[in-house]
Amino acid sequence: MSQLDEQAFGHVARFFQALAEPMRLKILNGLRDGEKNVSELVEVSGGTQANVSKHLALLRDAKIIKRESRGTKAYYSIADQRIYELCNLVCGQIASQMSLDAAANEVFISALKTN
Amino acid sequence: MSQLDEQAFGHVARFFQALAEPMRLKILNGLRDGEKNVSELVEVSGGTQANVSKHLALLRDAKIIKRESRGTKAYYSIADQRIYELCNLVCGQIASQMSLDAAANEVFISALKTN
DNA sequence: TTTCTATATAACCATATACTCATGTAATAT
DNA sequence: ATATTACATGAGTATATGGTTATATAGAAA
Repeated sequence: MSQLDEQAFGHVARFFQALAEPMRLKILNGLRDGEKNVSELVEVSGGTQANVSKHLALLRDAKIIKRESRGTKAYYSIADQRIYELCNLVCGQIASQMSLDAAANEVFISALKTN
Repeated sequence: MSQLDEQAFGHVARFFQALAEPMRLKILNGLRDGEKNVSELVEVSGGTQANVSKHLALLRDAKIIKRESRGTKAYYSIADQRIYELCNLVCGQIASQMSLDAAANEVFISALKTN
């Protein structure tokens, strides 16, 4: 396996790693409808300010979100819309894996999609 | 945020987590062209037998691969083809993020796709 | 300047993860 | 029955990760 491949697997793994955390998914979910500042994200995610800031830094490192500072606030937004394609793919998969009856399944899927 | 959402984020996170490891990506890459037994996967991944077995167990838990035992060997294969859609999405993203010139970029992408 | 508000970051701790080595187990072959 | 081959798993260890609390920094307001 080439050196290039090795590197590539590392990159891809780090990318998935950034999405492998419930709180970060919550934050990304909060950004579905556009930019939010940190305080707003703290609200919707239910996390602490310090913790949310850390996750935001990590997501930014992974180039998944971008930051724009305006006045004393920091506005974050999605840098790559493909995130949601990814999540939707995974959500479909998860939903189909869960042994829910059809009704519950529908609730589940719509809960994921309408946020 | 509903209880259902909380659960959902957890599920999705665990799914991404399974993909957030270079060795596991290597293994999945090794399964692109069909089933392989553990020894073959040890070969193509370059890992130790114990370690590969553990990653296989984890991937199986995540329902990403399935196992079929034949004789004394264990054959693994992809349980959900969407994995590769995911990886391709991410690879495209990674490639476009890397500051490579066009030529190098092409090499990079084809290296990812042709394995 | 001082103060307040918004955000980032350091220090620290607990848990999770990935790896290695050694050993267990199961099917086959001798 | 014993040995061999193929795989799984437990124990132990090092590092990574996620969380908390306390503090630093930066801009706006008084």
